Amino acid sequence: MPLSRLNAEQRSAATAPSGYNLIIASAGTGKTSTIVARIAHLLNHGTQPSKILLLTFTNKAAAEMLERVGVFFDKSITSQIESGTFHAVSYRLLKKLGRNIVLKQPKDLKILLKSIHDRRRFDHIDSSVKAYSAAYLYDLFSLYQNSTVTQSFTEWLESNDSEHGLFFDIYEDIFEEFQALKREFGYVDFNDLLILMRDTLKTTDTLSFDEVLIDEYQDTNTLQGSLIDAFHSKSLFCVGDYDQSIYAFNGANIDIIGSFATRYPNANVFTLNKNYRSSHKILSLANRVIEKNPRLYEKRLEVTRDGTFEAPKLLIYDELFSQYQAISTLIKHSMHAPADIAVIFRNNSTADGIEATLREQGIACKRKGGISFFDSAEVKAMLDLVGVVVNPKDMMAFIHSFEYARGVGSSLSKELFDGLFKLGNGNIYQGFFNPRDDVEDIFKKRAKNHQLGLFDDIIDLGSVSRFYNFGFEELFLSNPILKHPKLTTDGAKFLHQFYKFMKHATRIKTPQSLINHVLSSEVFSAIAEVLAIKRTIKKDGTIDEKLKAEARARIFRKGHLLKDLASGYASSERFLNALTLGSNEMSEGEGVNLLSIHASKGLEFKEVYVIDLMDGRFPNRKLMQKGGSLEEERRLFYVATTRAKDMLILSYAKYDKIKKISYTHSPFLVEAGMVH
DNA sequence: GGAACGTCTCTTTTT
DNA sequence: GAGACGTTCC
Repeated sequence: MPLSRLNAEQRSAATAPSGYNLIIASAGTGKTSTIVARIAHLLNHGTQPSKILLLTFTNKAAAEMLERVGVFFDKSITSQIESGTFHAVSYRLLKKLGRNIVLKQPKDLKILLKSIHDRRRFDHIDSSVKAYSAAYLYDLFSLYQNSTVTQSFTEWLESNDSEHGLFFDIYEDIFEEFQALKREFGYVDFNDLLILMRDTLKTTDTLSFDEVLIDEYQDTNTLQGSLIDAFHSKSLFCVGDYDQSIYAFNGANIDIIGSFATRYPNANVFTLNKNYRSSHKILSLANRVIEKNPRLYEKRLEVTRDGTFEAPKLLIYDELFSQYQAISTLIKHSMHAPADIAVIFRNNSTADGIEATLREQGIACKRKGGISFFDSAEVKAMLDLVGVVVNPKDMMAFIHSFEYARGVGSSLSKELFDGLFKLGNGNIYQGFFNPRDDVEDIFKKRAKNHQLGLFDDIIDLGSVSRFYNFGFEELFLSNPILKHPKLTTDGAKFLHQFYKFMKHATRIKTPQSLINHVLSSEVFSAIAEVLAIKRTIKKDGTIDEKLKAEARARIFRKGHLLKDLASGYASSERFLNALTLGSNEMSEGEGVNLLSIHASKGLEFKEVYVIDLMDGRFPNRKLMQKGGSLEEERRLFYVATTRAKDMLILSYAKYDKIKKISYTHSPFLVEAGMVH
């Protein structure tokens, strides 16, 4: 049983009575083992597996924990445990309650917000500050949603940034329209998922858990905290370490862990002090730095590992790339297996440089969430085509698909969507195949409203006779959408291909056969053609047909890969949403791990390189001006260094020849005693 | 005049 | 690789 392997501290935490339990688990003190043992303890003492809820920071972490529980219990038991990220769990539970959800990536919703933002005018307001861009506003709103559950957006803005007071009415109006539009299209973003879950819990009592376990509790934000409370569980098992709280930018509130003992009645606080991960010298380096931060709970870390290990090293280089090259060479000659080695950095931009030099020297590496399979244009295009079928009012998926139509830009594709949307009473499929005939004003738009910065006008209709003699289907030719005056022949041809794709797609049940249908469709063939040309066109405009054919073949190969990935899913909707919830957790291939500090959370490696330790880049001074704190950056340094088990190598470069910037060492190196 | 399309700069961290 | 900006096209 997992309990027998625990030390006394861990065991008393894992066997704590039902109630509000907080476990302070410093880096490397075996918190995963403790959670695994806790679940085993609950199961042994009669808790129904379906009454256990395990919330983790990544779905992978949850899966690994359950796998470890699965060593001692049958899979039929562990599979009943509800587990995953806040978002994945919320999605699954909402689905169980019959909610229809179209989960969208923030990037997509930013574009949607931008289209609303673009129609607002700010220039009539006399202000010394410039209004926020749509993308920034989206992030700001997201931070607001994660940071408070009591204030309105304007109230929150007022307490954070009153300089923009003149724009608050417009911002508020933009989001009013944004939320209405999301409702109309059925879109839900990551935050909506949690808010929807929380509000649903208020009206239903069919979902209840005997114990909720929360990993990485220090990174819980106010919204997530309110969701935890909405479960009304009589027992909580929260595991975290305030020194590893690194998600303030996402509203993570260190007070949530700090005030645990006073917020919950009869709370118990356990502390795990024995470190099993790092060598003595690595640990004392990390501790020297983190001790500069205020202590929320007393901690006394004990080293348990015996043996002789190398002391942490600091390597200094003259130039950024010579640093990357030297580190790559060190890795090449390392005695450790590539999978046991990690290169960790503050900013993702570092990854490009180090990846290039590693490749140069023939060393395989993997990047979490990097430019992966799902980021490629062809995969996105396939998923967008699937998206329109799954949700025939998905404007974003429609617009993205039409990016590849010649003669159709962002504004025309939006108007085509609007037209079909109206013709089909809110359903593109109906708009294509069963359009209303009483619509005189399908292209008429919103009335003018200069007060809120809205401006729009009405356009005249074009003639359909433009499109005779192209072999279009009769029914298609009779569709009023072809009266759009801006529609060109190329545009109409693409629209026709899209129409034919849609015609046979809606009856297809499994995502696998739907992707098959995409691959054999004319639309996707046209999209693949555009992409293949774009990838093989030379500077003088000529195209090598052979190279183009190869590019096309690569695109379709990815299509078959996607088809295989979809095979495990019963519905296309679930497949799409699962990708949004967890696609960036899949990392391809084997090799040395390249990780941002945030992505390295919870992981450990024998040999760790923390690179680009220059003042300005780490701590990131730019961010600190925008509300980041030195304490948070210090916690990041602590997280990075405590990933190391046997070897820790720190490095920095004095000069960046591309950006022409000179650097000095990070102040954390001084605090660590590596620079005097 | 407006939209489509091409070129240039900048890049925090995540579900 | 995406967004801002400028150029070309209708």
